[in-house]
Amino acid sequence: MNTLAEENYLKSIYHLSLNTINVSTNQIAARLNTKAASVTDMLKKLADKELINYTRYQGVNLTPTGEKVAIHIIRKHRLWEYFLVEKLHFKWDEVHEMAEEMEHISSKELIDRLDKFMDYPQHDPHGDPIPDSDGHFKTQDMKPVSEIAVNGAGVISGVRDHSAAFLQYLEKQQLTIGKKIRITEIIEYDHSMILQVENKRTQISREVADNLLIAHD
Amino acid sequence: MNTLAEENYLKSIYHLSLNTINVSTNQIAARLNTKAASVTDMLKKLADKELINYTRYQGVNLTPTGEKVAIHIIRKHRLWEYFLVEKLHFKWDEVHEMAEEMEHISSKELIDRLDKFMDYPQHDPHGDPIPDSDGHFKTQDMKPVSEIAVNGAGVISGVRDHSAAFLQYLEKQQLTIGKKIRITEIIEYDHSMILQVENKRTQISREVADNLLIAHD
DNA sequence: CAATTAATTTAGACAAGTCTAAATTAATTA
DNA sequence: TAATTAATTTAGACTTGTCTAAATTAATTG
Repeated sequence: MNTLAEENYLKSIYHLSLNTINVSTNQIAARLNTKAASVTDMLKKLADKELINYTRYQGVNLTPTGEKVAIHIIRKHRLWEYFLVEKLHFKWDEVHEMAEEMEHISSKELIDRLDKFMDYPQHDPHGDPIPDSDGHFKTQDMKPVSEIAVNGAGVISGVRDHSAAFLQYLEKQQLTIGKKIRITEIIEYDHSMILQVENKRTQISREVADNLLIAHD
Repeated sequence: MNTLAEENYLKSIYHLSLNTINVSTNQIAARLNTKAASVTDMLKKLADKELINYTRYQGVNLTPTGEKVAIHIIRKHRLWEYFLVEKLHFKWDEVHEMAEEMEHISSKELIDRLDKFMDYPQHDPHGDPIPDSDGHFKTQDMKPVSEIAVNGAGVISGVRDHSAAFLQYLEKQQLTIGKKIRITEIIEYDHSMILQVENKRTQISREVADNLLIAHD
């Protein structure tokens, strides 16, 4: 079907497309830790296979087929992450690398059965939505905590930064998916925020607030 | 660590080594559906990495390190097969190809946790032993049904032929792992055998009897 | 709007793994 | 034991995915 390298390119293009209409060669190169020249070569290949729309110097976007493939890979990645956390009891900061390998296992039947085995989870351990067998998923309306005003409240529902370091920090502060929080105070000087998390108070920096997403109450 | 191609060579050499001391280039080529010339190239590479002992024209065998790597791949293969059958309810003839992909997932911690999750199974769905975390496993004493005399009995414990066609046939005849059988009669003409399987009688050809393994009662 | 700078592409090379065809070695047999 | 045959290896080529360095195009700015 598609090679491992092709799948990784499609996935990167998909993720980058969430922010910009046309994804640039350099953006892809940065995300994949590769060189722009290598990206150009691969873009030609993916365009030949009609998985992306590509015009020289203009950046790329996914064709409907390309998007379908990308979403299926993301479905696999998130279901395996869910499996690793819920069934094998890994922590949420430990599963990304393993899922990067597992997402390339090809059998669709396997992934559909895994989905059923876990009773069709809607979100992966980081709060990201898990596409269903047809590639459909609903995005919940989320905002970075940094955009909430004093006295605003909500439920922690996702993260922007998926790095182990950030996830470990959140875990330690008990700022995990599903927790209800309320903004108690915003320090004007550095925009750090004081939160009420259940019956505890925590102060978080602006950077943390930018990377932590909540759904409205 | 090792590439996918290297892992597949090591696994093949391991399996072929069960029958012969030194494995030949052609044997490996046949098993991997590749050409002898390609095998020679790879053998040099594996010898450089000290995973096999290789002398030109003399065939190869695994070094202790190579064997350890091979057994670990086999552990992964068999644990994933067990998972697919016991947890995802695939049939025993459906899991081989999927496990061929899954056995290359690298994390040892993952596989140790999977092992624990399934409560340390001793055998995969085809009766093959699953090595433990240290690579140890016990081989039970098994014989092809064709070597048993009239009135001999035992428990079906393994297969020599792992093809889907053979496994499907056995399933249909209810000749599955764990079933107790007794030889009722041997037809001299073609060496086919009549078996008592629980409260049914079944006749199997010599070829089937050769590929079906039982443990002594 | 011409000149500079930044982004992208092209050209040519390389490593891994494979192949075919030819050469070499080992094994078999007359 | 010499000749034939079978197995294996070598030589040279190809594909995939990558790289560096040079060339080209687009964007920015004086």
